[in-house]
Amino acid sequence: MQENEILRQRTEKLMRLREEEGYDPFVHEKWIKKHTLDFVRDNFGHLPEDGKDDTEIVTAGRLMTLRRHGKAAFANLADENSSMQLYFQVDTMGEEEYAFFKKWVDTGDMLGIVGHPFRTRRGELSILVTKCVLLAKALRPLPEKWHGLKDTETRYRQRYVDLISNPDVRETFRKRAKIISTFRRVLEDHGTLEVETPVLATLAGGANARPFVTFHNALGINMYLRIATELYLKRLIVGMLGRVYEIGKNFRNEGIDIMHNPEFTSMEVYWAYADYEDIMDLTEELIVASADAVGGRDVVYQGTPLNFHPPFRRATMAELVKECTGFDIYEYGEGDDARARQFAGTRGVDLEGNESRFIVLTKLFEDLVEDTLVQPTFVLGLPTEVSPLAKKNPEDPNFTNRFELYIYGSEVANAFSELNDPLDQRERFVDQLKKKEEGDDEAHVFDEDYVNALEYGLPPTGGLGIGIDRLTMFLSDSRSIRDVILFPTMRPRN
RNA sequence: GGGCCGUUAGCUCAGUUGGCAGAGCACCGGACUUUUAAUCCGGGUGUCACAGGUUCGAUCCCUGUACGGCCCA
Repeated sequence: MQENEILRQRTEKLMRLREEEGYDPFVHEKWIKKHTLDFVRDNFGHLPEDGKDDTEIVTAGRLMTLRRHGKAAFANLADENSSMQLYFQVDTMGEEEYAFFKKWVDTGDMLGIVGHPFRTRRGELSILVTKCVLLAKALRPLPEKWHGLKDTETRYRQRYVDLISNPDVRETFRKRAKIISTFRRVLEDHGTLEVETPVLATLAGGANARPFVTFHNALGINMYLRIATELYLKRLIVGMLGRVYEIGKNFRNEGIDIMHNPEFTSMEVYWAYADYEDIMDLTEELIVASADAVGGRDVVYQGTPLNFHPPFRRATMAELVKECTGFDIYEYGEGDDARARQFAGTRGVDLEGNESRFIVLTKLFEDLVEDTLVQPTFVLGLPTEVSPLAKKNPEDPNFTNRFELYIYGSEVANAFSELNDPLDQRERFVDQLKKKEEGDDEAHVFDEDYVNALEYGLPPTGGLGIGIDRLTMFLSDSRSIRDVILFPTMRPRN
């Protein structure tokens, strides 16, 4: 590796520090940080200009900037949540302590600081340093203090530098954590049990997606990373756990773009004895509570106001497609598939030529309606043909009691009254097999053991999956899914 | 998978109609006891992403590759 000049200088400086002073910054194991910078700000914000308090502050953080003035120096210390000016002065610190600071401390270093709160003549709340302990030395320089680190590739590959340099990024990930903890709180308030199901499994079901394949050496078999938690969670409802949820990673072997990362986090929840309407209320509750937790129900996403005040709009896919395109699925009966495809052709929708009218409806929705659903909208009544795990609507078995929630044109949640008829489920799986044979490599796998579970009796159950990453995007005004995933998937260098 | 754009110092970015590689910040040496994008004096620290080609000469033009970004499928 090509060493740059600054790294070389700093490494030499560390060596000299060890030799000349007998001081190794890396021997420290702990520092009793009694006060955060926020604590100082909250408790001594009242100090008048040039005013000082005798309270001894013991804090720590990273030295972000340094302005040396000979026998004094100003600096900025940053900790997890805040940053504050430090004032180093030879009179306060003593010759020896000040000389050490002056000679050995650089920006980027981790410091333990002892001092007193005071406000400068220019009015900035600061810490007058009495003691400065070098807790860890930085050998690499910080990114530029004014512009920060902007290069997206470096930001994603070296997220630690991004987090140091761009405090907003730390805030985004705090929001993400708050959303997840809000989910846990709401679900547990509703008596829902958190469970863990296999990530590594012999079948990847519960969604229409291609899985990652891996190999288990001892068993000598191919295994798959899960694409959804659905089928395991419903087995647990059969097993009488009543209400269960899981928050965890799913893996889908697909491309990477602004809305997709191969590894993403979902929350799936299943409630025995509930239907999809109950689940719609729960979805609204989860999302509104999350919005409340991170900044409120009036959200601005990429300049567009988003309204998270309930109730969210509820409309069927058939209604929305009719409204947007003029295609009325109810005017197309058995045997009208070709006529439906013809209609889609007039709207510029690309088709293979063998689609049913329900697939046509779905494609029209995806191509022409989705993008228009900017405000949170529940899209109800997806066709049975594209819903192999959802219960049919008894009044119109071509459609299911299912909904998806769209925000800013993206699917954020997917839910339904769970199909619990084992005979129907078997038929749906057979239908998916047929699709697979016809070349659909995202068709759902046949999971015999899942049917076996249903044969023991799954109570009427409502289930939901929410994409945590996407929800976090919308609630943190993040443009790309990679901005809400700490270490997004990247192609390795070299 | 297709199209477009990008890759120059640690960071943010200029630049060369093809002729010794630039700025600010950071960094190094010096001055400075209330600064805050501190200031002043001195110093450029670089495989111009990589590999070929064209050319007297390529960071620049051409081809390919890698990585990234955006748009489309």
